[in-house]
Amino acid sequence: MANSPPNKKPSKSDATAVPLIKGRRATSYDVARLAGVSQSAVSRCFKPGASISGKMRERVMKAAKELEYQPNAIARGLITQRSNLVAVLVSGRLNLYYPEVLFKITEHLVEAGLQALLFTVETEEDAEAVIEQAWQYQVDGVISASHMSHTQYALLEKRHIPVVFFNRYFNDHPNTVVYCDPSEQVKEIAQQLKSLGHSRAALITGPEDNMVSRERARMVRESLDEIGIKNVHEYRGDFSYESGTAGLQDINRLTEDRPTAIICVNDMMAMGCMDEARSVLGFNVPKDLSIVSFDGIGMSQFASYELTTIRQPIGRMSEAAVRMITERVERPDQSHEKRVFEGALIPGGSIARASA
Amino acid sequence: MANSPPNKKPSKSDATAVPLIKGRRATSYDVARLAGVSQSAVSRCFKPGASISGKMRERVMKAAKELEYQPNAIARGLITQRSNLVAVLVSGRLNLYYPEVLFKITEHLVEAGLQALLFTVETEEDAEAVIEQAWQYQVDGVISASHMSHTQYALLEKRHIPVVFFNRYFNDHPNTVVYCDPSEQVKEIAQQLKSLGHSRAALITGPEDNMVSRERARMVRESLDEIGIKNVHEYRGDFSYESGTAGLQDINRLTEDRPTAIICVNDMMAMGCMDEARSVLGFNVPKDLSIVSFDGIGMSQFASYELTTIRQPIGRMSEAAVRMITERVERPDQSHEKRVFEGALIPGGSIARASA
DNA sequence: CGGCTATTTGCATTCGAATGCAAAAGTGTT
DNA sequence: AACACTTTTGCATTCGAATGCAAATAGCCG
Repeated sequence: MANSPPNKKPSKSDATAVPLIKGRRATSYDVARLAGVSQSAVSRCFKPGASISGKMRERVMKAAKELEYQPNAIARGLITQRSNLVAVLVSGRLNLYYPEVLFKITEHLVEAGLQALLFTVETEEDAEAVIEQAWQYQVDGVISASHMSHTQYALLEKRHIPVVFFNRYFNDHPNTVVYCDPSEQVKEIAQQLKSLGHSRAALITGPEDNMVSRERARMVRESLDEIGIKNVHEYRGDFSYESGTAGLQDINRLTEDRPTAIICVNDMMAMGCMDEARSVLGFNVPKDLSIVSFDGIGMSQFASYELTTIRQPIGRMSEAAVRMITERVERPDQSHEKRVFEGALIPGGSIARASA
Repeated sequence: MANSPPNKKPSKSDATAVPLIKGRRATSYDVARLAGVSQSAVSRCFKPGASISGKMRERVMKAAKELEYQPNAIARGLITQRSNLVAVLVSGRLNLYYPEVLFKITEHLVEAGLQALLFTVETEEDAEAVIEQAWQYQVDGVISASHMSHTQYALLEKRHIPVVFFNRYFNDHPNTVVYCDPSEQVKEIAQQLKSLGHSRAALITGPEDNMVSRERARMVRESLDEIGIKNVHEYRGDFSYESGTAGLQDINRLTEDRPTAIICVNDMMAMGCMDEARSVLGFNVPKDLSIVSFDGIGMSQFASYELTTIRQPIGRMSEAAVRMITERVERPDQSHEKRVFEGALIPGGSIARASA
């Protein structure tokens, strides 16, 4: 079947005609030899839009199929200066509380012909190391849903690696960002609390260095202040369930002006809070205590919780992040863009009229 | 500061002396030129254990630092035939219910000097495509925590790509596997149920094509049979919370011999089950209905649930998976190995004496 | 200091695909 | 059939680091 081999000078890989002997995979040269064409022809067959005749394509493809040839993405990356790899930086927290983010991002990257190179970032030093790793792997871009310092971002910029921030950004620096702005919903919730007769509230925040927490806390403070709720007690948590329970314990120690409503900057802490209130302190939520939070993760709507919360449109945000990174990879010099999604208030059932 | 350039014949990359002009990153040649040594010397400096003198190393490293040189992992991969990439295959389910698996695997891979190339696999065709992608990227190995057919596995074997299966394996084929065997704990739970007076039980399984579900269900059936509980009603769920609620509804429709205990093959369904029992049907769990399950995910121990469940040692399993893939990458021809971890019974509070 | 063995260093080639350029083949017109 | 013109093909080089081998240097001993 195979065309007789051309009488060229022996090309570099002519050690054997047997396909896939141990450890040896077919290269474009092997395919070329089998099809009786040049290596460039093979290369062009696998490059969409390249100049190639139908006859040739057919011949090459047949040989390629026979040898189970697939282009070597590593070699391609070397010559084209495009790895088609995107570094995805996540923290343990994000992954634990928002597993779907990572999943969605990966799916959309693949749709866009890119691969997700996953990195976990817990500390500042991690970020440092991760950026070096990503640089070594010639990633075409970075989607960062974890901590990153100014210095580190500056390093990436200097190296011309486009970065898309997921739910975090720098105010004093142009950058490409997708995030969720829940300010309207926060105001709405504040109004609801007011009309339900609440006049004292507490706030459970996340880590101080976390921007999402800081921003949400700021909005809550402002909105509560606007409706006349002052002296909001604050407890600093760490986004975890346990810190929610601890937060409630802390709030419960207040001897006077006990809050009738608690706002948690994420659902996980709200769940801890709610469980602690019900199981340990014997409160009835929402009758004795209203709880509201942020995120709208799946389990916040489980029957045990049914949190009143502000959801982030994670699916759309993930898609946007991928779209933005591909755009920046294609056109690195275009100006930065912020894509801001509104939150969505999920009514839930964790708030009620303030108790006397 | 820099040593004067050597009077060699111009090497390939001598276009400019300016480091990092737009889009241009320093290569080993640039470093070599700046340090006044050969490219091979630079290469050797970055290869641990290579033959290099201290003086030379110092000189090269200084130049490398000045140019912010980091070896190009893509180019290295091409010549060494080692990409240091490991494909990690996960399904949406796993990621949603076990986010820490992915996280831990990634962390351990990085410790081992490898990078995680993340792939999401939902369907059989996904797996097909993913395997081709992984092959194109020359991954050194695959950790599969998602579905994979015999054919697909055979393909990977033929291509000499080592595979480690996470919580799934083929009986009729040698393969490298890490999984959790909860059979002892299942027996223990069966005994407990018996001594608590339960004589009728129901089982909520996962999808039929899922091995974890099949195995767990099989163990449950056997153990229940052993203690004399027959005619176990079964409902086929899909691991989700919703299918847990649906499962309970189904079981509740039974008109006679209503079960007093329900075994769910994962925590998520057990939570759905429990919520449905309490919130919708008004049952008291565990007094009116005992519920046990598998996995031992973090939220199964939240105060609202406190499931009696069989935990998998995810941390150790993830570490083992990584260790095994690195071993197989180093020595592809060594024989296969199964690493089986015991489950751990978490007492919880979701079982009690059978109601009358 | 000569001679002899270790250790370093450099040279040249290699990995596999992409691509600019020139040569070759095909198409159409008169 | 000759010409111009387009399309297809092949040649040769390139990307950046690793490495076998030979040359150069260092270290050691008498």
